[in-house]
Amino acid sequence: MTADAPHALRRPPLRPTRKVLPEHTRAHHRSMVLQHLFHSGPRSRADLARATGLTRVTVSDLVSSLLTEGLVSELGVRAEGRVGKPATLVGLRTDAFSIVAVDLADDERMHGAVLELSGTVRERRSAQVQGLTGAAAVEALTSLCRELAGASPLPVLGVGVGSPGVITPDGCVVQAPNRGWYDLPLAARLTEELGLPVHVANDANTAALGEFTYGDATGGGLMVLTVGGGVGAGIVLDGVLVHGDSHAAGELGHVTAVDERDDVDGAPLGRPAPCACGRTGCLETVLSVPAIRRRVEGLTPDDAAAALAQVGRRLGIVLAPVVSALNLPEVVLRGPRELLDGPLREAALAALRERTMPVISGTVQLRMTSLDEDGALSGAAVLVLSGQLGVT
Amino acid sequence: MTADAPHALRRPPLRPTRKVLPEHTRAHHRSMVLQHLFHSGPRSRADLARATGLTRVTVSDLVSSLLTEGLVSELGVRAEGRVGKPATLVGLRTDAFSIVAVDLADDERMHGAVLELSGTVRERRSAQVQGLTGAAAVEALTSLCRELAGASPLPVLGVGVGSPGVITPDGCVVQAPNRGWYDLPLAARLTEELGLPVHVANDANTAALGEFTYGDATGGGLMVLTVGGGVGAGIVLDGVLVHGDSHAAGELGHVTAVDERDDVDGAPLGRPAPCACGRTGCLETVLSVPAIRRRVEGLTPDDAAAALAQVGRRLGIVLAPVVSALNLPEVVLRGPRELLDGPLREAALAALRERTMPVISGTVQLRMTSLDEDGALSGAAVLVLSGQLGVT
DNA sequence: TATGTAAGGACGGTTGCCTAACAAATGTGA
DNA sequence: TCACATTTGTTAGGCAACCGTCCTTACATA
Repeated sequence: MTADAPHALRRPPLRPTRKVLPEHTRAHHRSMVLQHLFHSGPRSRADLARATGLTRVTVSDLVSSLLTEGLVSELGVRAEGRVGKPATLVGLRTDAFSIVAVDLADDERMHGAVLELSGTVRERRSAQVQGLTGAAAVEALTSLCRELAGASPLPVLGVGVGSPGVITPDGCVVQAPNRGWYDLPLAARLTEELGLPVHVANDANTAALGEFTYGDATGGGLMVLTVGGGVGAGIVLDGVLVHGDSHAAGELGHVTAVDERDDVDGAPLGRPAPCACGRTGCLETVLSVPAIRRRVEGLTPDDAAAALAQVGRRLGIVLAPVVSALNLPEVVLRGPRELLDGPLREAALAALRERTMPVISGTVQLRMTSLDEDGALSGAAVLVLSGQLGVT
Repeated sequence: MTADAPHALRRPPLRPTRKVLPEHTRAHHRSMVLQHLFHSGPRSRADLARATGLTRVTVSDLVSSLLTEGLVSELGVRAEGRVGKPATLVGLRTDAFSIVAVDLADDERMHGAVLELSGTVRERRSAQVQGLTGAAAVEALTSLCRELAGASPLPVLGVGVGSPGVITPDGCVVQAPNRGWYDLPLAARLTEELGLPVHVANDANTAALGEFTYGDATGGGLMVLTVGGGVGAGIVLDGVLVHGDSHAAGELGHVTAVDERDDVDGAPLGRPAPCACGRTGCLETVLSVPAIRRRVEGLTPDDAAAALAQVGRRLGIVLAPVVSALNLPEVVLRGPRELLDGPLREAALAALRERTMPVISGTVQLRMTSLDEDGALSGAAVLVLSGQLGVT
């Protein structure tokens, strides 16, 4: 045995598992406390100690830091009469900070808002962006953010942006064709410009985060499918976004869903339609809002329902392998309810159940989002919550 | 604003983000050092400090612990002449410990081995298991492990077991029908029985881990599809196994791949065949080894190739949504090369490429495993490596 | 009124990292 | 040839953050 490498491992050690310093430990524990306060509401220090596994001493210390930071406040003693010294409740001051969020999904206008930590919208602003690209688009985004930050009566915790395109976890836009952005370090640029922490992510991913945090998510994972001009998906597994090898995870819109070699039973979906991506039969060619509208236009209600069901069935067929491979507990649809939340969703769920094994099909959910159209905004807010407070 | 919860979050705080103690920090850093030594071969303390971001002081301290544990050894000074004091190399003692691994994928015999840390097999043993179920099967497994541990001339670092069935991350077998195991805490049971650390995981998952660690994996993620009596898949994303909501991730074998409503172009795969799971047209009904053998039996080479390509195409269709949704850089096939590594693989790759968008299809790989039939064993060894040393 | 229980704070101890400084071993250039 | 720069690995001192233990406070109950 020589002193050489013990075997031929060509792969370099990836995911360079950063070092952990005491202050990181501290920050982690701080996040645990905030997480509990966020999800479970006001608690006593002793409650938090039990929930986190830390000692009361440590939690007390942590809480006192948070008190001086103004992130939490004491809310008096607990009402319930129990034995022992009554607990003084500590609560997250959702009224003390706000979050600025911007949604760039729309090609015509960018929609922004000031939100409370609880996710409710306080102020709205939007700005024309039609036709703006490159630096001009960044400019418009910057001033919208500035305007929103100015409109907030409270200190702003940070800025969250959801944008179409391929975006790295650190907020660098690899490509966003509709804005003409390529390899643009948008988060860094905005952070510098605004003097505030800025987080940027793909809009489908922010939607998934928003649903996971503010929605009715039940399990540890979900996929959110956003149906609009196109189709995008965001996947959360074990509470963490899936980014993919080249940050392009969730690109389900251009999976082939209609194939003339497969689909011949009366050709219910017609010939595979050409897609903007240059191929034919992509999921987007049947599932996007314009595609669905075209399909049901002028049909009788019954025929329209049948047409929607055909689209849904295609969706279910595409979803089945994904749901099976990941053992995903639920898939959430976002988009126009009148199109999605009827025969389409039912047929998709039926196909999904029909085409997966019982252990999967017995529990899988396929439902509409529990958030309104601000889902993308609140998702962008979660970026800030998660980045600044460690809360998801 | 009252003292109530700030909003209606029904979801309890999941993934209870365990507390971090100083000793955990220490263990983490220890793993970082071992990881580097494992993947990059012998290094000096100063090299390790640069690679990990830790101080030379801290690394020295860690290395001295590892030296007294016997896990690493000093290998003399570095040969290359550079300025400054010559470095003393420190290397992982792959010759000082061994790992016991057992593969339960085969219904007739359980195959075990003693491996070096480098993954090479030193000793082999196997035991009859045909017909054994429940406690008797556990018994047989225990004595095989004992025999292997006895056959190792070196101290055994731990025991890794790959088994079919649904298995939790902590080694509890939720269900493994062919062994009649249900809710069996196998890892805990064996750990107690053998006095050694035991790790248990699904065999498809161990295969994925093995490929990721010892194989030619290039990216941060991969899926390994094991084709045998059935079809199983294991998925590694960002270096971590995907377990799924109910630990059933990777169950691709029973996704519908043949549907009489879809497939009518000359019915090349025939009618959807009934599957053991009670439904019809599952991937397993066309892709399992027996199914493929039956299909090509007695055909001319050309016809056989066409038949294999039809199966491959079905596989590609099932894979496309998964690869797209996760942005998976590669899919690896495990199983009989003479069946899989020809027209079948090529057709699957062609279908996969044809049915995904360019950013995906341009880079995705579909290849045979780079490990031999010991892939499952070395994967089980990785369980130990990862569990005991934090190395993957 | 006495007792038990729970909350929260104060004090000391341990772990594990960092910075700074230093000794040893080598190459480099005047 | 010799001083000096460079790199390695070690020693010493200090800081951050955790824990365990003990204490006071404040209530419920018998």
